[in-house]
Amino acid sequence: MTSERELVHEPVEKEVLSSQVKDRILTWILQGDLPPGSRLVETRLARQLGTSQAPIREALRDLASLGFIETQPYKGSWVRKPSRQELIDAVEVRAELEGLAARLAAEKRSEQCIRDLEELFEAMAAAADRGDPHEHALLNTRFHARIVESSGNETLRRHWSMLEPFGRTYITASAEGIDLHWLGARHRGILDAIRDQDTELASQKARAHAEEVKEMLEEFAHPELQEEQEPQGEELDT
Amino acid sequence: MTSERELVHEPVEKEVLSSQVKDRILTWILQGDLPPGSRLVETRLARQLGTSQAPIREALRDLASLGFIETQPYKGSWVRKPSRQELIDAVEVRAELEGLAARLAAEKRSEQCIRDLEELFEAMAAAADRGDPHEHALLNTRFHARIVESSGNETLRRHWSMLEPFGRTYITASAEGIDLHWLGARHRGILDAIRDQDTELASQKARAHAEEVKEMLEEFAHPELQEEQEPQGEELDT
DNA sequence: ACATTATCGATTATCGAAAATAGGTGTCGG
DNA sequence: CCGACACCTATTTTCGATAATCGATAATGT
Repeated sequence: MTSERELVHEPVEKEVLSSQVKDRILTWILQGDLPPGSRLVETRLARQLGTSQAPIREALRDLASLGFIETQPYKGSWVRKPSRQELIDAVEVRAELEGLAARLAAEKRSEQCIRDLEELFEAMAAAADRGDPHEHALLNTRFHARIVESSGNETLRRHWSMLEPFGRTYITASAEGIDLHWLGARHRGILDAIRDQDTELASQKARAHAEEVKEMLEEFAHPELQEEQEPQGEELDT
Repeated sequence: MTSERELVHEPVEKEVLSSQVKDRILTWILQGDLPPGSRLVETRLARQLGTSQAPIREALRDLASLGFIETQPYKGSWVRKPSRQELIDAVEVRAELEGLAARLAAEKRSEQCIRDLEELFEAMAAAADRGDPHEHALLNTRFHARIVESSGNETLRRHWSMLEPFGRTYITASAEGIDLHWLGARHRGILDAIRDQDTELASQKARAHAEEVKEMLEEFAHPELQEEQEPQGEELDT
């Protein structure tokens, strides 16, 4: 550790090419430049990004295993469009994982963790006060991520983070009509349970929280997610 | 629709090369031909299997995302050797997933599912009677897989099956000293709860079952899993 | 007109070789 | 003896080109 504060920028010259490509495409997907259903043609991406096909293929494989795109042999890759049912399934699984995470976190009860959660909680309240749903959603994610992290279970962390992007991409979008203060209060319960080292309560609160998200989803979910529309839509510049 | 009866056979020739390679390597790993720690050199594998490097790379990427091997840029891939802690972590997560699966299965309560489970249960009892731990372990896996399947939650199935191989590879090996009849009885409880559509009981029994496995693991686990031995060991013929 | 087969364009899957990288080995000066 | 440095080797990563496959459409036979 250096005693000096160290600036962290994205490495100007980054890592392996395929990894750069992956991040690039992922950004496009998350920003909506590549809407669900878009085809990802390897040769064209290679041309656009100035690489050969190989790194593109690797990047696509990675993204597929992360669940962002779907690939079929000899047919290609598309940005995945989770069906409504799939989103619900994912939240259902997430509920369990977050329940486990909260229980483990409560068992451990790290001071640092509680301080962080407290801080995030405050920041969320502030975001709610000034009606900033985007920031609120971001902090919300970090809140849950912090709990998962401090569970100390690496496997849990890996699986949770595989499920997380779905939430961020779709659910927060549909949750704009929600009372942010009410949502914040739910986090309070989880935080308190962890602080009190009440493992069962923590688990239960966390699960209940995720279940509520599921119910919200069943009610609000974007209607267009329900039908299975064909891959379409060109993207970006040629 | 033709009025004629049409025969359906499985596709004669197999899938893409990289997929065949993947299965091949996976078999080697699971059979112990490639013990944990073995290096996987792309060029050599390519030579051995008579392909170019490309399909090998793809296969290795797939296996990495499945958690069987580990890869570092410019350094290569090794068969992963889960630490004891990691195995415990995995079982912990699996416990939750199986709990969820049992609850969902109990909600649905498909007749077919119950018949299948009943059958598997009988087969396990038979295997226990004649003291066949290998067959017993196989059926055990299928029993749990059947529950997960009939939960109807595809996301759950995907994540569970990512965790399953760890159990098969390591836990069953260390569980040879266990009373198979006692183990079988535990499944009875889960099955009955599903049949009675007692969702909470099913969930709880399933979780408890997995927890027991965890405790077994903490007690019996192969000692050599604890230290972090360096990648070593050549494999197979040159 | 119908059903089946041949052909075409687009894209993926695979190949063989070249460039880049990590790790080791030996030399040199101190 | 020890560390810095250039060099060498094994291996990964990337490239450019070729072969295989798909979906659609045109051609063929009945």
